[in-house]
Amino acid sequence: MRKINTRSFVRATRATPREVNRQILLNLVREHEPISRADIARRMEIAPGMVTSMVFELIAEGALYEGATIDAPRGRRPQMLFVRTRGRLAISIDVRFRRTYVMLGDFSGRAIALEAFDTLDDPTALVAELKRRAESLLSHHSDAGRCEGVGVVVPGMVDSVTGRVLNSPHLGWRNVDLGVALKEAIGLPTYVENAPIACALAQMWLGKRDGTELTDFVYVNVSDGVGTGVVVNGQVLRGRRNTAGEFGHVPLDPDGPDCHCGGKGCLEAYVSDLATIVRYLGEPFSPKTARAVVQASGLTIADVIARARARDQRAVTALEETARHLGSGLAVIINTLSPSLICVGGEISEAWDMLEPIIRRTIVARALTDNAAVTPVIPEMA
Amino acid sequence: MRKINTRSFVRATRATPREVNRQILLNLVREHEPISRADIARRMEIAPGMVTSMVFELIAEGALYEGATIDAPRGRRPQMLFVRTRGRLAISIDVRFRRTYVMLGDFSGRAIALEAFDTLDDPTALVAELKRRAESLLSHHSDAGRCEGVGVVVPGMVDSVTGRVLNSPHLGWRNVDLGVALKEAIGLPTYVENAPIACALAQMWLGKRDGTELTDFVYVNVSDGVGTGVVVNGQVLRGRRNTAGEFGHVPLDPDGPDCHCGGKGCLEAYVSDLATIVRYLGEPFSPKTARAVVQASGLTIADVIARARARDQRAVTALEETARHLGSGLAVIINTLSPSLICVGGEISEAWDMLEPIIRRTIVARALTDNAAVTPVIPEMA
DNA sequence: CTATAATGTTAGGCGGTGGAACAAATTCCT
DNA sequence: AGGAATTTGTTCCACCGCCTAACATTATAG
Repeated sequence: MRKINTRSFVRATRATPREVNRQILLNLVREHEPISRADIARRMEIAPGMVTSMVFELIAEGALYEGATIDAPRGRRPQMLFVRTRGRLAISIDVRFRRTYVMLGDFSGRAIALEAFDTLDDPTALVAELKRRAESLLSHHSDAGRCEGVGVVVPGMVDSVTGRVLNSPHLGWRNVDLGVALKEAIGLPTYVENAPIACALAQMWLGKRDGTELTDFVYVNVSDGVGTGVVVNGQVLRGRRNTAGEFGHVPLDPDGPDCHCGGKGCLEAYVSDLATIVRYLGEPFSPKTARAVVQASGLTIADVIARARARDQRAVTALEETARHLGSGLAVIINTLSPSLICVGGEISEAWDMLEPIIRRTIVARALTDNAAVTPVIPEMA
Repeated sequence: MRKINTRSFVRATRATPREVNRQILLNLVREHEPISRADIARRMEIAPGMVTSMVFELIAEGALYEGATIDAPRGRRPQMLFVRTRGRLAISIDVRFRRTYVMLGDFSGRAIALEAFDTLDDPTALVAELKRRAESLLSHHSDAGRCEGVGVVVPGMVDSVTGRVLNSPHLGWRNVDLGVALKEAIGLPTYVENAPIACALAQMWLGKRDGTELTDFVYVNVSDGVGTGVVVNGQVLRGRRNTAGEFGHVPLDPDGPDCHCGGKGCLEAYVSDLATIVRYLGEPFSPKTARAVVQASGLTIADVIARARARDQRAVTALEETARHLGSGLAVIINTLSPSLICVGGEISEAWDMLEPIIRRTIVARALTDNAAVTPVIPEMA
């Protein structure tokens, strides 16, 4: 018996089966295109007549289109179906600490235009700039199709239903109604999402895998901080008030270095890019001084990786220590959530060949079961 | 757009709306009984005629029954509906480290008979004993109704789909097909579940709350070990190979005491009943000696609590330290999952009045946000 | 040129929702 | 006391979407 929230539920109407089956059909075409009507009928174990009628509707709505017929060993040649991606556009906005990226792309993910500018910390000014650039992009590429919506990714906690940015330490924002403001400015449906969660969703929807569905996994992003996006039972973990998934502040050592969050020895205080660079410089990590020290040195994490590849022993040691602590943090994730996959993103994944053996060794040492020990951990770039 | 697993999905047939609406109706009656047909129609925003036809079916199947009509300020008196619980029985089995409990109860949760015996470590012998006792219970109470199934709760990892106990360190079991064996022995549908997950499900279904649904929360059980049951988005977290939810082995201090799991400084090594008693005895905790030391002393956690209440300062200190570490562990759960509630069970919850202030202080110190700091933590007994 | 095999379409039965009319039971008002 | 009003619960039928089966279409094999 399935528990149903008796205060807010969706009643099944006589249109419900149609909606469900249309969703299944669309997902089938998306994953298996090109695919014929007969093949859809077989996979769905549904009568061919229903496929005809649903496909007719979906083509009329512009969701699907018919491609060429292909050769068959015998019988009538199947007419292949595709998800219509050309001529359907979306604007993607990635707000980061330093730079903001605006992309116009089509539904296949192909980029039509990409711009970047220095992030404006004032939300009103940022929205105005985004409005200007979005309208410019749309008018310059009006021949490429119709834009169906705007997606925004923000570092920090987000209520994706209302489009409100609840708290973003990197941007210095609290309770900013970014979604509403952008929707009014640009006049298109707008969706706001937390960056690591968006990365996790991208892995789930677009990640190429050998047939197995990804319903339980974690995306870990390592940059100035450590963010995580968690998917459980095929759904994103948001938690009470959209503050879930802060595995970056799992404590590894109560006597460890201070962390931004006020705690001590958090994962982030060991493995963030700032922490790694400061370690390379031979200085102790402190949340107050780290950014200034790094900026004074002019080094980036890419520089540290490059020096390690050039056999700079201090750089190698700094990265190895980062890998060891990252392994400890991932072991906590594995033992508590037992995901079927962990994906690590961020610039540090460029050095995966150096980090991976150490990460794996640490995980094996801390995993509770043999199965947990072999949990796949992959870099985003692979 | 909802992601659909294109390899295993459930197609909607023309009977699907009926099934969905019947489930909603049953849940409505369960939560709001006594309830009239007219009230159901209003809550579901459904035509009254459909309620009549669905209720007719459910009464014929024995799921609901009609009670008395009640007074109304005006108009025809409503006829109240109830979920039928009398005459529908279930056998509940709780396999614990020392003792196994067998209960015959009805669907309202009322116990009709309860037995207990020393747990038999050999699965075959245990199943034989359970078969004997189940048949005895059923023949002695055949007048109480028909038994519709058996539910078994086991400490350890369980595949609830196949009914297999994957790994139970307490019982020394690995890959025991308990569900199949019991189903064959007793001849009734049998369901096997991990103990903390079962406690979490019980809280979700039966917990009395002020109207708010509980869809994200964690149940933490403290006994000889520390087990957790996690509910996310209204669904149980099982993870890859049913090994999720091991928050008992979150590391609190890399230099802490050894733990059963091979790690160091795990939550369990600080706050399990064994750890608390050993601390009271003034000995260092070691997984190899703890059980022997505790058995030699003849003390239980209840004794330590009693002595603390009698102002035995060493007992008070031992419990306070347990509370401090438990708070650290709960803070990790709060920051990573941000549940709307944490429920703490086990004998230690008897001492909640002594533990709670310390647990809360620790959580407040470690919580990442103000909202996280006030996450409700309640004892199971309350 | 016919048999075979595969894809895709069309037609009609069937189950379930959705809406409205109606029956039943009780109180309020004149 | 009797009709109006109100509320509960039932019955009936149109409409929508599934499901089966027959059929049209298009290819290859012999």
